[in-house]
Amino acid sequence: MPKQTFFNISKDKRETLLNAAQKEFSRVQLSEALISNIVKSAGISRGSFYQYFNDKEDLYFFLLNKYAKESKESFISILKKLNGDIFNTFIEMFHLMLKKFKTKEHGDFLRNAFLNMNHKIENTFTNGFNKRKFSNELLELSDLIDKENLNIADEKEFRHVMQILMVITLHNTISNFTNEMPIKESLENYITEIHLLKKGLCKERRR
Amino acid sequence: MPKQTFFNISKDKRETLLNAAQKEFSRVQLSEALISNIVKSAGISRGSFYQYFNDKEDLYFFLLNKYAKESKESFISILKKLNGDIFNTFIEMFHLMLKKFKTKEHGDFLRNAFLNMNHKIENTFTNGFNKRKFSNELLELSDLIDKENLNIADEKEFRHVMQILMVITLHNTISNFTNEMPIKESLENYITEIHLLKKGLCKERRR
DNA sequence: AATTATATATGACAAGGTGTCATTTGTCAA
DNA sequence: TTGACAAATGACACCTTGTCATATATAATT
Repeated sequence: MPKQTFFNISKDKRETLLNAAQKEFSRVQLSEALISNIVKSAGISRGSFYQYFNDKEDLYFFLLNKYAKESKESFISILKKLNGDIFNTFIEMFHLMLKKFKTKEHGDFLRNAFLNMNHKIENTFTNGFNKRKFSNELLELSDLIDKENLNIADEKEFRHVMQILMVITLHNTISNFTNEMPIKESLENYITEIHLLKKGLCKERRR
Repeated sequence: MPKQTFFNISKDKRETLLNAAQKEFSRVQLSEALISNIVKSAGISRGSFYQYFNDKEDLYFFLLNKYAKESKESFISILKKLNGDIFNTFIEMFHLMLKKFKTKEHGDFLRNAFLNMNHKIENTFTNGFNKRKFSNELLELSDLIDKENLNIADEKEFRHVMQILMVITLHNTISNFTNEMPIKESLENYITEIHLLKKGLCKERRR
């Protein structure tokens, strides 16, 4: 987390700095980003940077968290709109993300994040989903989800279902970048996979 | 790919260098690894390094490819042993990998690779699986797999099934690290997910 | 208002990494 | 022996990082 100093400075200055960071992290991925570029672009001294943050990553994950938070809010709002239909919620969310990636303001930043998705970045987005126990976030979601049609025996299986959907969704998002597919094709592929997940990969219901 | 020069030097020298690289990439992940450490540890001059490789990544992916190749061979051999049962093959493979991660010689290297898995590293391992068309590798596998019990309508769905299994498997592997779970627990979680995938996430068979 | 205490800003600096290149050393064939 | 080519070297210029002593601004106190 940024240091207290960062939250003490004026909102203007803070936003200038965040914009500079966003610009740098849109240029290249985290590991290639240069503090010196951010500092230059924000018009602050090198020393100041270290008065606000511990390091590059400190700043990066602060920014990324804002994106993640927005995403989670979108997700919940879609889920409500679709009356708890988790599958279609994921599909609509997937579509929404692909469209967001095309925008000029966020596209490159997210692109770099997803192209270099690792467990830490993933966790920022899926925070709480893949933990062993129920997190608050998952708990909040859980109540909104219609479990009638879910083929689950207990709560543990429910968590795994959510995790599976999450992972497959993330992976399809990344594929959209790496294969440079048009949105339509990505969406088709994704829906195919969701369909497969729903109906099961195995022919026999009981074996 | 390494330059021709690298393949011209003596096998001894080559192996010394690869060992030095392995050591450094076991210490930290790719982006934090230092050429200067590799060079020092291998006892060659800085200039020589650049006579063999274009950069750090050139060397890294050469090494990683060797691991990936071994994995693929293991996979095929297990698949044959299990008469094309793809689900149990994945489970046995998963188990095998977890055990390999515990070994002293490969553990740290693989750990760093998986903890920082991105699409490029992933692609080294799953190479050919997630492409739009049938790759040679997938084609070779395809013949070995018993499709009788697979709930697939066509070849396209088959590719997606393979991709789903791959992605879920990778993710569970990474979880094993990040959550520092004992092998037994990881395996249980994984099997739960495979089971869910097989039977389908949705209750109704036809909707 | 003057003084003191505290918070913030600065940029020079040492340490250390990178990739290059002119030069040296080694090898092999004529 | 000589010449041609391949491989090895390490000094070098350039760059980034994180720190720290110092300077400046802001708030608090008398």
